[in-house]
Amino acid sequence: MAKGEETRQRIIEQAATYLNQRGYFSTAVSEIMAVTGLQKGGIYNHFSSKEELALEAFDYAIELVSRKFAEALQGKVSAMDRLTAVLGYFRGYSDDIPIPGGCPIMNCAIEGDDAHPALRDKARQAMDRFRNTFVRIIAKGMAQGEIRPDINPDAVTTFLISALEGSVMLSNLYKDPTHARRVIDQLSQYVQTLKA
Amino acid sequence: MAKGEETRQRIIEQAATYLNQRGYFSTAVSEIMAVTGLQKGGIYNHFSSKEELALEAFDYAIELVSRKFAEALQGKVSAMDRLTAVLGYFRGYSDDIPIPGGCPIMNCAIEGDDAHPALRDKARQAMDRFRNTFVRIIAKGMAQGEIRPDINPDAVTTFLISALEGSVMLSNLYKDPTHARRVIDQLSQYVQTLKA
DNA sequence: CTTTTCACAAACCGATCGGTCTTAAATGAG
DNA sequence: CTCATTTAAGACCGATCGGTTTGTGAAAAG
Repeated sequence: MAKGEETRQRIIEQAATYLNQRGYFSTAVSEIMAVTGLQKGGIYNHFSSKEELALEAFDYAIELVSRKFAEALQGKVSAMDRLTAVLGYFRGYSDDIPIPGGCPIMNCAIEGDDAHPALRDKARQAMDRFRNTFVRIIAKGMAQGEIRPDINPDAVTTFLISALEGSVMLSNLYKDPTHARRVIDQLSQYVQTLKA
Repeated sequence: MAKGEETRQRIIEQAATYLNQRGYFSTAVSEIMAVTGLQKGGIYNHFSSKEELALEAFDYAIELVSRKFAEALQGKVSAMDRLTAVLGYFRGYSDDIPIPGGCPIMNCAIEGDDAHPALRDKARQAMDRFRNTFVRIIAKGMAQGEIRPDINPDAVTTFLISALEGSVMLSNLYKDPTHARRVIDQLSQYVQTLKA
């Protein structure tokens, strides 16, 4: 019972890294065969379709990112500490990448948009969870008088995530983490203005 | 001589709209046939390969965006007026879209990254031009004492573009321009802080 | 050790891929 | 109106696509 499950998991992990760089839908099964070292039979023994594998690989990619994200937040209690930790996570992004190929959510949002509804829905759900983490931190900070009461947590979250996602895209496009660092520096100042 | 060139241009225009939504490389020739109403012979009479068509379609998409961008800047002289006009352009983005499917540069940056070097290079070049527009506005504003002398035009540009691109991605993902509007509101405030 | 189950390779399938080529119709110059 | 040129249809090509089936060696259960 163990062997099969192990192989299945290995396929997901190896495919996730590859698909996040080359496209979740636009990658051919033959490429996944090369990456995993398995033949078709070996892959289709564990997955009923390429789509199933792709979607599970996306879930795994999100899990990797979420895990590192949670690590960064660990032990940080106050809202300002938590927001600072989030920015710190992105600042270290270039050295300690959870998965190569940029943000899986953004990749799927772009690839899935208007073409692969299942992928777009998954991207939306993942983004919802990502957003909620931010909104909760900010709302809690407001409730405890730590953050200015005149701001809208949703609007601030949208702003932060937009800038962060955009900076990941630029860093990947230019293969240069400078862009990300600049954005994070600006956002650090911005976050300070949220203090009560 | 006219007829052929006309058809060729029509193919580019129709393909550009389609490819920007469905992917520049991952779209099949058969889909372009359906969109244009032409058979293979009709298409390959004007382009030597799918790649050539895709890259020209990207150029056309960029041209559409640039044109609207230039329109928004027309008549605006001072740096603050020009920056405000840029944000105004993005604010109206949801009503008056130059091309459906989001920002062509971002789409190509994501799709081309690690998979299609030619596409990634084109995305980089287009982004360079886009960035330069911003940098020039800011640098000129600094030279004329209109903008604070202690800022870095490159860093500010990176920040503005990151936030704007991220907001376009979010608006497309959620099919809801609210996200873009929120980001632009925040950026409007930010731009005010750049005043000398 | 025997038997049964499982994992995987490899051959195979029809469909579709990007691209070519032939041919007939539309076009435009003289 | 004629005739050379251009345009585009559509049959055709080998390669590759996602997926299935079959056979076999290895693992696990008794």
